Amino acid sequence: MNIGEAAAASGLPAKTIRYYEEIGLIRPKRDGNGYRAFAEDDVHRLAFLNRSRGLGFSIEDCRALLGLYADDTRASEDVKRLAADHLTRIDARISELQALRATVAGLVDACAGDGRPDCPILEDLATGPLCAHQRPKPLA
Amino acid sequence: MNIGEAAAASGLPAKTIRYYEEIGLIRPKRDGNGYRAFAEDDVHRLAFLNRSRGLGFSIEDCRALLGLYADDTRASEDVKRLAADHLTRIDARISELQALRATVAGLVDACAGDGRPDCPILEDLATGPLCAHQRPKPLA
DNA sequence: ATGGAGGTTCCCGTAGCTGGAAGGTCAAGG
DNA sequence: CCTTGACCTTCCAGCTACGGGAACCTCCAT
Repeated sequence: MNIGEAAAASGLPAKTIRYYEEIGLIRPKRDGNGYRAFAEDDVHRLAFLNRSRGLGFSIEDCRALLGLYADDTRASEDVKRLAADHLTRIDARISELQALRATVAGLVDACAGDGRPDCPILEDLATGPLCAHQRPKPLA
Repeated sequence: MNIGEAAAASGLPAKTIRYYEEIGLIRPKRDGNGYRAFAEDDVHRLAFLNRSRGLGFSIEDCRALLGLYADDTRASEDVKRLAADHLTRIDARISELQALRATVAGLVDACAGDGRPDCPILEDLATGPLCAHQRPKPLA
């Protein structure tokens, strides 16, 4: 199976598959012509990666998850801890965004949004309180 | 005023200030020795940037906001639209994360988290449904 | 004179890919 | 047999918004 078929079967773009090989998440063999030859097991790992990335796990989390998956002497405790930590980070991020949302929504509500230049949003940005340098992470 | 004082006055790290100059958000003059010389207005713009970034606006949003701020013939409508779009993106992100959270929480709850290898989390990752390649953005 | 606390530029690294260039390979059609 | 087009390959650049650190310069106080 070459990369195009593996992409179709796993749901991942070919570019992503090459990247995953580069960082050592999969090790497909090669045909004589240099083409990658994906075995069923490779495709299975790719689908596993597609799903774990889809749940928001980081690449390093995924690496650990693949390791646990391959180890049949694993303790489910280890898997659960990894997922629970992930959940904690998601919750932290949601809280951060909700706080942001409240502030921005307040400003939007306060602005008339008409043709005149007076704007409480700009006034707040220009004169509001300075907090320590601490950014919300980018949205995308 | 040199960069250290400007940093203290605006709440931004010196590194960030240099970066903002590089991408054209500020244009401080230079002293004879090559040191940046920040005027009150520069510091004001920096504080403005600190606050707008703190509300999660992107750099390009901040550039636009600074432009609107400097233009006293602006319509508050334009400012409001920018902020409202930002709010929309925040809400979209929150929804995305809440959906993620629900799924991950379900898996965490289902896992015994003991010393045995059986784990519904791994089972789901290994055999769950494949969705189109569409990632949640990284958390950080 | 000297030491240290500032300042300067420049380049690399971050996460996780995506896009594109330059080129090799394969199967089908003329 | 040759060509066309769809594949495949590698490599390099770029994305966000900076932070770390090197190598070097400048100022001020002792």
